[in-house]
Amino acid sequence: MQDGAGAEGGIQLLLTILADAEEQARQLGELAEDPRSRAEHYRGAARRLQGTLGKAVAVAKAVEAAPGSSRGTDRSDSPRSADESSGGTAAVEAPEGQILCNKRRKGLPRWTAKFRVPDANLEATPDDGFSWRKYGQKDILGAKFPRGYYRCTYRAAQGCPATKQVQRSDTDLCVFDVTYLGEHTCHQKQRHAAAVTAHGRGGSQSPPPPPPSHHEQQDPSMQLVVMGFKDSLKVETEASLLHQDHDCYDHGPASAPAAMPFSFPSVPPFHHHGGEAPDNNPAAAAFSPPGSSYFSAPPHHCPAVAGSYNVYDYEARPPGARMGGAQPSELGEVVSRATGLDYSSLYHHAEAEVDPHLPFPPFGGPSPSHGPYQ
DNA sequence: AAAATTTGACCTGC
DNA sequence: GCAGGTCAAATTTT
Repeated sequence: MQDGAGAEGGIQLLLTILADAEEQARQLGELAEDPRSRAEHYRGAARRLQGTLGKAVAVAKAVEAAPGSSRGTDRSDSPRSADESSGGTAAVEAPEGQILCNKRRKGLPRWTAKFRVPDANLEATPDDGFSWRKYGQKDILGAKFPRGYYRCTYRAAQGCPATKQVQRSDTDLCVFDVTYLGEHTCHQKQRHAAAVTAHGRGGSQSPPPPPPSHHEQQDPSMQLVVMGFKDSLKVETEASLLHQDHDCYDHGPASAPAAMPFSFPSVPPFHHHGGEAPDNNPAAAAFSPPGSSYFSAPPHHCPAVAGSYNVYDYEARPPGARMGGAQPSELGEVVSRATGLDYSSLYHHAEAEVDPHLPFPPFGGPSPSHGPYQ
């Protein structure tokens, strides 16, 4: 898993960035056709595109320089992958027909978020704005509650590899640990779905793909959203401190789908810099920091845990887990240096063996290469 | 009827 | 061998 993982991940990262660039180029084109667009719009779009291309170049160089970048040693890591055409871990067909082995779950970017729900009594499930489909549940040793396994609803249709694991905390029924694995490559429109799905069933928070004509997107609150990204690691602490005695105000009866106090990201923590507008960034849209106007209410009924009502932190690697090799972080640093974006921190949050693929929001451009999984 | 969930079995990594 | 993760048939819900 080590060999070439960095390079391979870098290539995937590169592909993602290029897809990103493609989307931005498209936007630029649209701007050009829109008589109302102004010079600054062009400039902004162009700068974004330039930045994205810069990233691509940086990543390409890093991959080029990476030891073992010869790839090809596709780990046929599991015998099962043969029959896994039906599973999400199946190999993915690259455009040229080459097989990008998906390394099972392990190679996927991984990050966690903690969050609280308003009412511990309900089978509340967080809505992060993406549609998930439950595919399994498992009792976990030492945990009181089973862990739920979810995958992107659009996996079959669009080959989206994103999955998440949801586990209710033993100590506080209001708290869930959500581990995200892989990133959305699907086109689903993720909005700030600040709602908890409180009904156990119908469950997996499937926000109706909202018409794009909604208020959100580029109003001031979006800035807050972006800030949420930047400070993602700090948020928990700050929230804890700032809201130490913040009592959860009543949001309403348990019957009401208790609104989530926040939405947490379904893409890896991604640090935007000032220049990157969050437009077209569903991830950003789903990532509302405390205090954002997106919050409908803090939770109640929850005996304090850390005193904060919205805890969404990105778990760094557990102690003992070293970053697999230096490659991912190096890559991150390279990219950071080259682009001003702080990718390195992303890598620090990611799984050890992460192939550092995709710190980016699922822009319009999932590589069409993903074959249907099921 | 289609889509989503449940659940036991199976597979993999440690 | 055990625990965690995934599959897929059966079941339930929409």
